[in-house]
Amino acid sequence: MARSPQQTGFQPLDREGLVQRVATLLSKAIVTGQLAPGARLSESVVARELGVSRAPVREAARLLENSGLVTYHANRGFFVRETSAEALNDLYELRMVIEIAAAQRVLRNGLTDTIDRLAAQIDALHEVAAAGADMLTQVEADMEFHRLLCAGSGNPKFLHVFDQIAAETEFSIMVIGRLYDDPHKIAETHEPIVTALRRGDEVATREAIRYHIGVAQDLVTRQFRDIEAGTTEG
Amino acid sequence: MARSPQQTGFQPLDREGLVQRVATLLSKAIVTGQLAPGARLSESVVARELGVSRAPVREAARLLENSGLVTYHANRGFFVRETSAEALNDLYELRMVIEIAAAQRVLRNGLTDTIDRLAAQIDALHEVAAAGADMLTQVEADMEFHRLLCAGSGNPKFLHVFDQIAAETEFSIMVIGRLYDDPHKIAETHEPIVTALRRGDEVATREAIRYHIGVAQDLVTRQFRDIEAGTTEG
DNA sequence: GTCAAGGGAATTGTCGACAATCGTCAAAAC
DNA sequence: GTTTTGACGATTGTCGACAATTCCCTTGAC
Repeated sequence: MARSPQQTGFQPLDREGLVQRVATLLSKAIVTGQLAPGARLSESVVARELGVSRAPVREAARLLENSGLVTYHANRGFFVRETSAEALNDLYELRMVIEIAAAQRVLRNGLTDTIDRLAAQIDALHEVAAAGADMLTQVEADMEFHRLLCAGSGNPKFLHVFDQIAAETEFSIMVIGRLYDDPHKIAETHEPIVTALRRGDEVATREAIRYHIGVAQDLVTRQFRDIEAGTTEG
Repeated sequence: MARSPQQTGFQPLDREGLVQRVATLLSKAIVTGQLAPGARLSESVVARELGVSRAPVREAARLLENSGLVTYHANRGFFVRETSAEALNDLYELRMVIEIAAAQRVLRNGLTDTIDRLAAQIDALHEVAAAGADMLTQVEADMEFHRLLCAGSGNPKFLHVFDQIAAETEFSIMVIGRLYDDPHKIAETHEPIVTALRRGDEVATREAIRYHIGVAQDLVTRQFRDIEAGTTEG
């Protein structure tokens, strides 16, 4: 890498706006369950607690609305979205569609570096598992794999769709509490996808993704149905 | 239809917020080319012209950002998005993926009323063509067909994705100026899709959609490439 | 006891103003 | 002549306040 004449070695310091910070904060709070589904997200309360004005909070909430984490009712404000087993099922169906399309594109355009990056991310998943990281970290590493697939597809629109549903997906996994007992299992279940991609086998890749996401879909919706049943009778 | 006890016959008057009105206004302005691609979308200017405060304008702009009509640069404001032939190609690729998935879902869940609605929309397309409506009206009727497909898929997420890219798609068609010389052609090109759906033939449906969108993709990207070439040398 | 109407508290919708930031351009230094 | 620096104008970022709306609870009628 060529360095510019006056190289200081400084990292660009955190210049992301207030809105972005509030958005990620709220996002984390919702995903981790700190904010219960259906709870009101009062602009004034959040603003007061964070020591900022209502304007950035409002904007952040609008951002979260697009991520599907929050719903907005006119003149009534923002509420943490309540999900249902059916909604989660739909979500995973969309994921399948997008990720299969992304993988197909990777193959057809011979984007081998994308496959390399995916393989590297599986290693990262193993490392996270070995380090005994907490649930959120594991889930985020998992999501990163799928994000890399969409990002590496060469079609930015695919990534855009993925990013929009990423938060909700993360949320769904966190709600369940866990996917597999053995954290290394998470890493292993990704391997068939990369293997199929390496072979350049479109059909096998499609089926690998369909299976991988399908398993998660089953686990999530089933466990969520149990939770639904539990809360209704309680 | 059952009517409630006190039926007045009144239509609910326009209670959609200021934000929504500003958003649709700006959206139309961009789609119709009234606002040139790359143009700055100054909050203060828009606010002053519309006689409102900057707050609703800002919120509306954020909404348009998600529709892909506008890009936002931190501390620099909003700009009308400049599209490229490649971006349009990616857009239509995403449309294919989503709409094929939607149609597949319609067939697998036996949603026959969706198919009926699609057939009805083709009639509507013929009517619009016969009435010699203007370009925008035709395009909107065309879009409505595809929207119905996604809406009738039973998976709200598909519709959500479609709505997000709908504005950009409309924009792409308006940029070209026209798709077919004969407006009835637009209606006719949709018929194979409904026919295949009626037959319950998954493969034929997929191919019909792929062909239909593919033709539009070709036309749009090719014509846009011409425009690009024209503007660069001009 | 049920239901409709009314009042009040809380929340959102919108606004105008000030502070922070960015782009530009001219002036100065080399 | 080129580059850096500084200041200016314009625009966005954030704020606090007021108006409009909604929700809840009370009150009253039947």
